Amino acid sequence: MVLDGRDRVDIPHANAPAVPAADEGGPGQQQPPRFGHEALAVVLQIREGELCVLLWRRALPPYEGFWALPGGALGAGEDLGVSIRRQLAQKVDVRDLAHLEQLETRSDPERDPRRRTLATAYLGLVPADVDPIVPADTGWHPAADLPAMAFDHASVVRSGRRRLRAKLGYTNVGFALAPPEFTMSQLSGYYRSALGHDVAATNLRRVLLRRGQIEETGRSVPSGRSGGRPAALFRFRDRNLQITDEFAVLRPPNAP
Amino acid sequence: MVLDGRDRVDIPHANAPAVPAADEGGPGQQQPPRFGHEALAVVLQIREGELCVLLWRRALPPYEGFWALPGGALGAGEDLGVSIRRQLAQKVDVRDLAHLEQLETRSDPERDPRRRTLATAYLGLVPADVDPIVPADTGWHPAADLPAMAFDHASVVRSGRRRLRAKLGYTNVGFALAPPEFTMSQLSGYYRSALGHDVAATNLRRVLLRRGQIEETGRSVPSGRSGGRPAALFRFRDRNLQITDEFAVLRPPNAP
DNA sequence: TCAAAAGTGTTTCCTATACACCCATGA
DNA sequence: TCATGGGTGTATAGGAAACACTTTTGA
Repeated sequence: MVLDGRDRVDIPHANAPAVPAADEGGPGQQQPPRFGHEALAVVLQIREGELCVLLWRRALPPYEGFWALPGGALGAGEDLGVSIRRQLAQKVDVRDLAHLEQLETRSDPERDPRRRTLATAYLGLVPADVDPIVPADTGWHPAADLPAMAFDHASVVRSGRRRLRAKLGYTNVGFALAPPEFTMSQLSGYYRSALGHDVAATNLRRVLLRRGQIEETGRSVPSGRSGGRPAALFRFRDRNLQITDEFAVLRPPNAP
Repeated sequence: MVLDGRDRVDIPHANAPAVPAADEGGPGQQQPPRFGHEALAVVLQIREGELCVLLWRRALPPYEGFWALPGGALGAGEDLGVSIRRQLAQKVDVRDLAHLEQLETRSDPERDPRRRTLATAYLGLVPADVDPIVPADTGWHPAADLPAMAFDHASVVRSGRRRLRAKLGYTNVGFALAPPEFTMSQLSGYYRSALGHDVAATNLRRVLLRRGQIEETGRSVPSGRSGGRPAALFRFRDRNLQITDEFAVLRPPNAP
């Protein structure tokens, strides 16, 4: 069916937008508007069996006393990834971030009451075995039970949690939550904390082994005071993000 | 294990970044830098059995004669979603866009040789039954075989294709590729074009019915010249994005 | 020898693909 | 009645969850 164009916006030269574009260079033209831009990070870590997010407490208005995501203004010569790494180095040692990926960009004109600022959020993950030194105004909060948050940061944290939960299902992101070596019951604890529901260690082991995500180190951990069989130590085979379950459905037909 | 902070960046008041932040409001402070920002769209449609992307040909340098994604500068009072819809209204009637979602933000300082410009890309989908009127310098190109592209736009198109392919597997995005009513062989053709591999109509039908994505309209289409049984017409039950296969793996245990 | 924790074997379930076969229509 | 394409029935495969059972340790 081909529409006839009735009721259609039909501008003869459509590449000349109402607001002057950054596209048509030439003398005497109007410059496009410029905006403040900041990088934010949802830094997640599992601490004492709970998924936590790194926040700092604002000392000045607006949102004085509210909690905010770490981050800040994009610098002149840097891209967003470099910027958020630089800024996190001031709160979490960069080397502690096992994974970092872009989440989304927020652009509501009213999101910052002072001046128009766009924010690009990143998701960062810190393995459970490190405890980065953070400034006095900064701390870890349960991601499921956020304090009063500044700006639109509460919803950005929810985006980050959703992204992590989804990716645990079809990638090897687990490597960024777990220490370099771990027992299966530890790992199932991390999964439980991140997913918010029970994960049976026995099944998790088989799923991740089958997918080739983890392997045995050959070593094991002595059993605790209360006895029990010593647990084998595992590691992730690759500590970079890999999609391990690409064709969960709608996979291509078998070659004949 | 708790790290001791050796070799660690440890700045006393970490919330005062090297580049002045947009956060600490106060008199006499330095303003954070501002940047050009544009919204771009990867608008995809299946045309004659091929996944195509809407591009326009640049008439001026830089990249004169190269093909670019539609879009342009973010306006002062609008957010990115409003902006890209406004700009697309000049190329594709907004009502023809059955789905629009944010893809990613590109921020390489060198991505535009003229001036620093960030770009937030969107993925837009046009159902196969409409043929929007587009300006003379604008046209549809096979997404798998792109012409010479300006800026970083070729890689943005690849992002859009990847996103669409992935979402066809666990959401009902198909509604945005298909017309309001369709036969199963038509629909499997759209899936084949978007995924790049064969999709058996008979299985697609059962999968999408089980997931509750599609339903029979009750009507059917008369068979063509060459005979054959008339095909039943289906429709998507919901023309908004729904995740229909959330717990493909690692789903929560059954309630006891 | 018993409790505790880890690990294995096995069953069941569910989903999706493959494929043979049946159905409805036009010429 | 036959070719053509749509639709159904059914077999098969694979992954994952559930659960009983075995193994290995400390006390």
